[in-house]
Amino acid sequence: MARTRETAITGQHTENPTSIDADEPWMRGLHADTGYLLYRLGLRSGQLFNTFLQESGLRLRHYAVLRFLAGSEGSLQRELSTRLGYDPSAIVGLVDDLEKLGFAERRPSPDDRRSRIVVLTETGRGFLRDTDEAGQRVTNELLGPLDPAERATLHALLLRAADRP
Amino acid sequence: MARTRETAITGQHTENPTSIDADEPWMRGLHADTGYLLYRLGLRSGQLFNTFLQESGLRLRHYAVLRFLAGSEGSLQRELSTRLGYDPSAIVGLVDDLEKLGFAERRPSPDDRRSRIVVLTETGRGFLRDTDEAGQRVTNELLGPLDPAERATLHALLLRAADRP
DNA sequence: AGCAATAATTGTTGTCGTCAATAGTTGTTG
DNA sequence: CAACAACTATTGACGACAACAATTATTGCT
Repeated sequence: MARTRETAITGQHTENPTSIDADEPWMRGLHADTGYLLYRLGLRSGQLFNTFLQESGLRLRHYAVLRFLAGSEGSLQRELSTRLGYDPSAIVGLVDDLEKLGFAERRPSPDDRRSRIVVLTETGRGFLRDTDEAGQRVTNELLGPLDPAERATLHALLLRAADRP
Repeated sequence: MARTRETAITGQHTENPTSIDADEPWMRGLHADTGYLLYRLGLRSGQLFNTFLQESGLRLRHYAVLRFLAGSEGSLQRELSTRLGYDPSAIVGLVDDLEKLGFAERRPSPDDRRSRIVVLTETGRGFLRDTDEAGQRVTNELLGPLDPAERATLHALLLRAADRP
């Protein structure tokens, strides 16, 4: 087992005279703080999502766009860029691919001839519906040891943390 | 070359004419299921971590290695690879960098002359201690709207989900 | 002794993010 | 209203990096 206490004392790291306790924040080991935990779990989640998306020819970013489009009916590419945090140039390629697959299409904006409105097609909706089940499989895989109630609270908490500009 | 695999889904996604209900699981919008939520939040967390690590010349993966080393005293590179989910070749460069900064060092294994044991130096421990405070700042930024109690439960849940081989 | 398996490393390749530049369009203002 | 600044989508270029394959050195098996 990690007897880190010993090694911490080996050298003279006496700048901090406070007792070296295993409960010290910087000693809490791998899963120290929540931010880091989120990063690790998010990574795993992304990997799982990716592997199951792979057989559809899409990647995670495509899925993110689709999900966003499902939420708001039609959106400017600029909007996609800012809300999803991807570079505008990245959006171009993503929407290209989605269009090629028939999952989304660009429409001219009535107001502004520079803008294009990206809208989810019926095919795209079908894809989302079909993959939703697989997505839940991934979630199950990810949240193995948690019972339904715990999952619900986790979901709610994550939602609160995520739902803000 | 876009490795657009010929979308194995083409025939699937039955366009079932069931009413499009906003409560349908696949319609719940952007933050549909927990796995996806984790992915998005993990991304944000990673970005924040990265920006504050940037001024130290390290990246997120270095930090992950350091954190792992802090937990187990000395570990084979192979172990780092499997536990952290990074490719063995990636570990090489990461440990190189950490060694160059004096945060870790390779030691020969007494048992096996192929293996090297990577061990955290005292300097590395100091770095972790110093950056821990910044890490908590990131966490605060990330979990803004949650009160301490909620953060605690979230942390516990994430820990349960993360702590398994 | 021979041969598969393993640890670390190097090399290669494709992808992603970022930055600059362009074309078309709108808004502003002198 | 004419000139200029700001904005949208797009393209192109470049560096960083991650995933995969190949190499070298060592160990274990039989």
